[in-house]
Amino acid sequence: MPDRTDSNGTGHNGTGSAPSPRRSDATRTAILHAARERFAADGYERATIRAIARDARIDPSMVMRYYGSKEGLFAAAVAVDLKLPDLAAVPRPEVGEALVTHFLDLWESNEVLTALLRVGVTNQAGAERVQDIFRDQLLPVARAVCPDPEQAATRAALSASQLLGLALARYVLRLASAAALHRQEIVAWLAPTVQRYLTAPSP
Amino acid sequence: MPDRTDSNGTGHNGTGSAPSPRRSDATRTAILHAARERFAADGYERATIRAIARDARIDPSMVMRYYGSKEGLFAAAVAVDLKLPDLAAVPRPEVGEALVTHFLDLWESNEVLTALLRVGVTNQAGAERVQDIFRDQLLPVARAVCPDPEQAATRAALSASQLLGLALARYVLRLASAAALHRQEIVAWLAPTVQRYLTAPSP
DNA sequence: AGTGTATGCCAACAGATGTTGGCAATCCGT
DNA sequence: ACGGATTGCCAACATCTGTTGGCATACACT
Repeated sequence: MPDRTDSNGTGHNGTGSAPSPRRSDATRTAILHAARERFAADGYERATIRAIARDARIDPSMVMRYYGSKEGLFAAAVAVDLKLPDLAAVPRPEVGEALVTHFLDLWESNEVLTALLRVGVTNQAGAERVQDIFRDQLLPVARAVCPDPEQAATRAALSASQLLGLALARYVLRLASAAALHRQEIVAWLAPTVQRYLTAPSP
Repeated sequence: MPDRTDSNGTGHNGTGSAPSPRRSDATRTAILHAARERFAADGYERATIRAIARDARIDPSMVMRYYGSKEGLFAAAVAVDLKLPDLAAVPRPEVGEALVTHFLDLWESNEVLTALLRVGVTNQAGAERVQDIFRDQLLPVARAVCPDPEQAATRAALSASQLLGLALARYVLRLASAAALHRQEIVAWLAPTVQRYLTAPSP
């Protein structure tokens, strides 16, 4: 593998502090932005490098130079931090609501999650990325709030199923009845569910 | 549009009773079977007609002759009847459990739903098919069991989000923690959720 | 037996896709 | 002002895609 995002080049930069801004950074972020939009709208296969490059107003070959391959571009485009709140610091009876509102904010502020879900469903690498995020970001939060840490995986999976399911119906499949829900409605219905999945005793 | 599944041909058959089995019916069903498998495993774009034909041990051009186009094949492959039970005939406090168990049976007996979800996420026609099924099959059931029929759409959407979400996590994304759940566990956790979405008073 | 039709395969097309290599223009440190 | 590296575009490639038309075989019916 021949060193894909190769070379910062500019010799010295001995201080190691600033990551030495490249002149092409504007192009790089334009590509990432366009890639997220296209992956979110079309999924992996139909989001072509040519279309992404057209959106970013550059040549397709630039995408290859800066991200090595389509897979590399995807990996860079969906490197996502859920920024989950520390539920241990939230009053126990409010963790459900906290999680639901946080997820709604995430989905609506950022099309990265739409891209990730659309791709994760039909692409192996995408699915693995979703699995990573679940394991590294949601699971620890569940562990911190579950009565029995041994059940954290189960309870995190249940919570994820409800949160992902809502996002799927509302933002991806766009079922009319799911898209029509008001935000407060969603919170009012889903918060108790997630609350129960995370903190109620096993049924 | 030149009459795709064209001609039964064999002149008479005046009785109108038996749908006149064609000699190619074996091929047709072999194609459908392979198509469901491929769509379920790969999604719309990566499930190529050539691969489907190879699985069915026939020539790709046969697929075109019998189903007109790739879209036509997909439409035929995911014509699905959820066979939802009549919830009005189920004791009111058990409708949640009845729905959850029914959906688990559906997902595990038939890869059609996996195919439908995989395709629905990245393909417009697929998403519309999911919307149709929601509207024509799940919504009426909700209408029959909701306290206020006017909220049927909301409650059906919430139920769908939970049921689809579980299927997504377990059968499509294959999150380890979701795939590891035992059937009784799923029922025990999800049935009260769906029960509440369908029958509880608005929060 | 003979004829029309259904079935199946082969070969080919046009278009799109990821990816590569080379060449001009521009920047930056000396 | 010079030289090397960076940035960008163009043209091309090999491959794969859905789709089409033609041709041989096997069938069904008279």
